[in-house]
Amino acid sequence: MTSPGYLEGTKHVGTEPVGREDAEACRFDRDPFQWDAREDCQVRQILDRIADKWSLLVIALLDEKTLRFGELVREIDGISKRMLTVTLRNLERDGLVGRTVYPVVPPRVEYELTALGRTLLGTTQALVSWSEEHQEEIARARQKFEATNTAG
Amino acid sequence: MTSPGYLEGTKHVGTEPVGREDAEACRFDRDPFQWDAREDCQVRQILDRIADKWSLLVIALLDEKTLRFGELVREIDGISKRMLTVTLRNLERDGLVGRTVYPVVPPRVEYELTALGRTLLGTTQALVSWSEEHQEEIARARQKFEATNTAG
DNA sequence: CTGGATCCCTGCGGATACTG
DNA sequence: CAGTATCCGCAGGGATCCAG
Repeated sequence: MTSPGYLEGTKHVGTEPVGREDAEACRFDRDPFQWDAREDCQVRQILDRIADKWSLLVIALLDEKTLRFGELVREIDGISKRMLTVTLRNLERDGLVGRTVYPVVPPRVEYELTALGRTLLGTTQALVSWSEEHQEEIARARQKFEATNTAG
Repeated sequence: MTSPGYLEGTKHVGTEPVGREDAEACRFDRDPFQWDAREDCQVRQILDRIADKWSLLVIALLDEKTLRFGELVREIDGISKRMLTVTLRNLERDGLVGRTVYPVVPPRVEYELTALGRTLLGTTQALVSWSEEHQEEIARARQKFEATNTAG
């Protein structure tokens, strides 16, 4: 066993070599809405990936900036080395980030967004913008909800 | 204890009555990038919510359509009643969906997007669109990655 | 410095049985 | 129909030690 458990087989059910499952195993069989129902499962898988708690942050930090592993750890700060490794691997695997290893004495590895990753950037920022714009509104809604619940 | 464990206290760490934690307890202390660093934590919490595996689907299904609980269960199909309840509660709590109870003999409860929820719709669809447009590209990247890994 | 390997706790989320 | 209460498996993810 040369591969770590968390990088192969153990986790990420929807991440396994799905190849191009022909959407037949897909559980979404409802009538087509605005998106094609079959596409939806794929979407969820991709979405699960990019929204897996760290990916978006990594992508955001990598915006037009090449960063080293250690820099990312320090920038994100809340992340552990393990999760950064896993996240980076997933993003690399999906072709969203590129990994460059410099064969120097103290290992130097740099990560950067690929063209594909850069296209995602705009979308994620839209999501971020929305969150920023509406966070107060949401906070108020929560308090209201809590109040209603507590008072009840 | 009148509240079920999964609706209060047991789960959703970032969901607890955060109120408006003044971003001081926030672990993002890095220099401001394109987003204000302090905002980022809030963003992550909101993002964790709307991307929690089911929320996006629910929001999408609720697009300009009022649906009943059972309808949602059947539409999403992969979801359990428990998770739909939890998801719906969270969305309601955040003011993204509205809940209407009709006091009739067979209980009838309808869910609909609020104005706030509707604003999110566009953003989520952008994400979905991106996923749709690039899913093949990603699939190819994965295969390539796998091949490189396997062949190595 | 850049990870890989392990241990282990926690919470997400599914299944099921029970109510009003 | 619309939840509610519980039990429980499993993946997510942190801490730590180890290696090149």
